[in-house]
Amino acid sequence: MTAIPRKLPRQARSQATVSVILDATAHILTTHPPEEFNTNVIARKAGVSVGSIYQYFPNKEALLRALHDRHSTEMADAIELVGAATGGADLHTDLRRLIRAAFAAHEADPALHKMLDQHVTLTRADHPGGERIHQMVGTLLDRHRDEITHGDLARVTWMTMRMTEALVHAAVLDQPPEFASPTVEEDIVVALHSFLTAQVPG
Amino acid sequence: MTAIPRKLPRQARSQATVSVILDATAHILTTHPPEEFNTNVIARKAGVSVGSIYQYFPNKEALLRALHDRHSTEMADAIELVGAATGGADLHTDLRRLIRAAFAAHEADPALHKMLDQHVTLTRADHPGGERIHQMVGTLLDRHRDEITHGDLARVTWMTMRMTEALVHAAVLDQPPEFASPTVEEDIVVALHSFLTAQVPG
Amino acid sequence: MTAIPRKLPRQARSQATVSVILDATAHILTTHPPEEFNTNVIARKAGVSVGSIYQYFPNKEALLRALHDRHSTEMADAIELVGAATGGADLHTDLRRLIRAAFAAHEADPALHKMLDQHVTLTRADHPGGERIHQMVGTLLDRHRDEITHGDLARVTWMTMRMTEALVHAAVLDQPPEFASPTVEEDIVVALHSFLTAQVPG
Amino acid sequence: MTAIPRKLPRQARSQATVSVILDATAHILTTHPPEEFNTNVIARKAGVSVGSIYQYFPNKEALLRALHDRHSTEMADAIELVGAATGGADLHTDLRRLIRAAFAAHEADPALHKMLDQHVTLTRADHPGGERIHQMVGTLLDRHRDEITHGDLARVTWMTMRMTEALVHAAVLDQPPEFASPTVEEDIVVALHSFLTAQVPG
DNA sequence: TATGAATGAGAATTCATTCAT
DNA sequence: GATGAATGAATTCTCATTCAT
Repeated sequence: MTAIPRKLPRQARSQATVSVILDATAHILTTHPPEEFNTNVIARKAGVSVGSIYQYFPNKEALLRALHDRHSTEMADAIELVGAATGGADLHTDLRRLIRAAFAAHEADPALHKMLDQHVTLTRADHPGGERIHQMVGTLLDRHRDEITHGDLARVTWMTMRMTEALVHAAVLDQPPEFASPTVEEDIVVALHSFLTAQVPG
Repeated sequence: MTAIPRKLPRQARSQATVSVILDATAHILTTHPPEEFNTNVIARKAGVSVGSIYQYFPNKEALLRALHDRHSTEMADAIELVGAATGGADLHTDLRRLIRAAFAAHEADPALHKMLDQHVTLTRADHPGGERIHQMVGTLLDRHRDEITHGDLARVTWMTMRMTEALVHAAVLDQPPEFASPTVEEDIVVALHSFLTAQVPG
Repeated sequence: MTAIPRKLPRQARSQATVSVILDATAHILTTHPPEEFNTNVIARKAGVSVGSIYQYFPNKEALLRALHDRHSTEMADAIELVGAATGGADLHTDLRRLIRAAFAAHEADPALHKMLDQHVTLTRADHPGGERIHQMVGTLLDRHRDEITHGDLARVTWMTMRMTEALVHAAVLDQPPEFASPTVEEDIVVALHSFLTAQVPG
Repeated sequence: MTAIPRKLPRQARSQATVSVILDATAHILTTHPPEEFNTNVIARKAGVSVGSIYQYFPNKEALLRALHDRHSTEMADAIELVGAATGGADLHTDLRRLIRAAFAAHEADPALHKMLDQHVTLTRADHPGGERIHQMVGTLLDRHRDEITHGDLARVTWMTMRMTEALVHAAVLDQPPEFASPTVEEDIVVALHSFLTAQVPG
């Protein structure tokens, strides 16, 4: 009777606890003043003891890093889901999909995104989602390499990422009056498209 | 005839102390690990007592905000100095000046800029430099309004600001291998120019 | 049959800590110069860490208030124990019991009583003992209402409380040479008795 | 020309400064929260520099003591003014005058009286007013020594002082509902009178 | 004398982390 | 594994007092 391996349930329970802890961390981080962002408050919110946090995370920073990883993975998933990587269309359409995907990813939990940006300083290679997104954008642009004016594709990819991130991020999070409009997405698409296909003057 | 103007000793001394404190704050913020960013360390570095910090700043956050204000003012000054606002040239030249100015402003103290970005969250209206820069960019674009495709100048100004900030910031601070090149500035100028003068496809 | 009742270890431990902290607070308050009345000294004396104080008391003032509550409860207990409330005797005897009880209560820890008086300002309704004592005195006087000249029993109760407190307090704490005598208690009893049964002159 | 002694004006000015400082001290003490009772706030309120406070008072405690002295002198003056010491009347009238005087003295600045009570721990010999008042009460009672039952006049004087202080103090400062009545003064007079002339039972 | 900037010891309070149960 | 009481180093901030001007 003891032949049934009890491993999975145990791990499943661990995973549930980890998840509950990360949920609480995200919640406190986004809805409470910064001085309440501490392990005791997180534990209380999660319904576990402080000790349990340290069972799964060596320290507070690891907790934040884990949350960041989870979030960036979710963002990459969201982008994939919208089909930004599937291709087959013309450049403008592909860019439209990309921007749509970027908005979708940011809209999932904008406040959390903002806080993680502030608290975690990582290069893209440090977290799973970052690298995946970079790959996807690279692939997308590569499919249209002949339309793209600039010769250095790596640099163009990087600039595209930065512009996309900056504009979408700002549109979703800063909510300036100038941007409260349904055409924002298209404006950003145009910006990227014209940049990619620019005829350098003179 | 003892014409040496004896500057008000009171204000001069106070100002010197404030200045020394802000310098020390910037120094600790940029060259020390975050756990050393505390008022005692700042005071020691500044060569004053902790009490003096609290004579001029109600709390630690105010210190950071004051530093942010000083820095953003210096950035606006740097941009003005480069002559981004003087105009008289064609759009491409004006944009080149603007980007040159943005690089100059970021290069003055890139590390400080990065840390302040991370620690102080303010809208542009909340700090002196932010509004001034926004005005300058708005004026610059307004001079070329007939060349600019997009009808909404306010939104274009805002997008230009965000793109400039994102790209220059990234180029100076993240230093990715793709960007370690002398042509970065020109690439950004082209990106902006083509965006501003884009012929929206059908 | 291991009948030893294992008291809830959680509450028992907490209660012990709280108790130890209050004991130390009382000790420092009464035997050390006022500048040593601070949380670090209290913690050291209590044999716990400062953190433990703040686990149970939100701030220093709360610590003082808790001590006041404990002390006033002990005083009310002492008065009850002496049987001031049991009654059955004539007014003079009842008053004698009351004064005896008041002396007993003050003599338990006169120095602490003095310091708490000085540091905590509370109305009788704000602390547990105050209200109980007031009730007991009221009940005592009510039993002899026909002997008491003054019509307003509430006011008489209040005056009795104030006079008792003032005279006993002074006799125990100020220790003036005029009072270093075994007849003090009886003098106070007479004072109260004659006041209560005064024949107001024309 | 320099023969005219400049001493008086100088001293007069000093006295004025001292007075202004004590006024400010009293004001802060009575109308501000305790954490604002500090020398810097007092100096600002007084319109002088902190340095000036230390010109006239060696430390903060001396400031408080000086205020206490001034206040107790004013109280003694008030009592004298009401004529409690003039005598010539019967015991009841004299007591009525005394209580009237005590009320007048307390009503001058009840809040200050309360705070000084809490902050300054002195015996009556330590401050000018205390001794004077004790003398006056002693003299008053001595005039009626043949009516007073208790043999030990020193003790009776002391008890009278304590009872008066406690009851008047409470009536003026604690303002309990039981005491909000115009007959309080007379009630206290009766209490004292009956105590002084008590026929000790059996 | 008066000023008020500067001092700095010291106090209250926090919170990441540990560990006995 | 889970708990949560206990820890204590570290941090922010205060304020009586000094002293150069």
